[in-house]
Amino acid sequence: MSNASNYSIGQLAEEFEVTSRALRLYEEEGLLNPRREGTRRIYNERDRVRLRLILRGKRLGWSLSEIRESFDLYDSSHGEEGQLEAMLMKLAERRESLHTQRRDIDNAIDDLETIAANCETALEEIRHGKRKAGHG
Amino acid sequence: MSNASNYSIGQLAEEFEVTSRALRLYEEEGLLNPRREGTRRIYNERDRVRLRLILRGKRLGWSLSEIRESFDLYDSSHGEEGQLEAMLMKLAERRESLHTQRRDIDNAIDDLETIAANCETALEEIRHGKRKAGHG
DNA sequence: CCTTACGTTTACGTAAACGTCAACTAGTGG
DNA sequence: CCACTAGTTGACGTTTACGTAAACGTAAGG
Repeated sequence: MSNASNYSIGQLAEEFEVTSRALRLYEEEGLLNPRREGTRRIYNERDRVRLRLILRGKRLGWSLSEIRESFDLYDSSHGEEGQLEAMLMKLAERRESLHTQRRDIDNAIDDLETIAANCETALEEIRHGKRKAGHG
Repeated sequence: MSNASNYSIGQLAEEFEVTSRALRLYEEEGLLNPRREGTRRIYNERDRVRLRLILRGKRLGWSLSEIRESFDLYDSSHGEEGQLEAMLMKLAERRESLHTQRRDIDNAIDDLETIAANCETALEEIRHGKRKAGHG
């Protein structure tokens, strides 16, 4: 009787192409918190969203504890003054590193495209030109 | 007598804020190839460029072997037809994943900024407004 | 009742990317 | 000659993020 927004560990694992082992680990690490029905884990929409965020974090090279930190940031955006200020600092750090990463990516893409261009030129020469740029 | 473009392992390590252990590891993994003077490693400009690329790769979450693969792509951009075609495939894959990563980053930045905005609104209320949104 | 499928916890294994000695070498200054 | 500094090669330790196997529970179907 899988309600529209209820998922077993197996279903969720299949949908996101991860193993159930991974889902249990994420739970141990405090990244997921499915409710239980007896002993079984039941995931809902909120858990799915979180999982999506976890996987995005992983694609960005974050560690599980960094991902948890980002959740903490999100969850506790209503603290007291001191905490809010500390949070703004952390948010700024993250933003900086994300922007660095973005520059890195743009550069990497540029590099790749340069290589690809060379590559295609070489192919053209082989296929059509058929003459070498020889070594002389 | 450190020529302008000659660096000891210690110098390079300090400049890039990595340990010499890391540099030796990168060498073992085929990512760096400093020449030797006796038993000592001497790094030149090319090695520096490579190191820069290695660190960029790391910031993007690549493994050392993925980084090496990317070097291989760069180095062998003048092969024969079959190889060139295979290379173009790999390049396309990388590009795809880089673009995915870029979308992820943009989304993450958006999320962060939303949180930061909430955070600042909350701070405003605490500092100026000074009235609670109470519970009831 | 037996099997099958899916789930649970516990615990050990593993690959990657270094950290951290230990023991040794080689050049340099006093 | 001695001490110091910087480098070298092992080799074992550590953390992270799971993989994998064992032993067991439970609901469904034949």
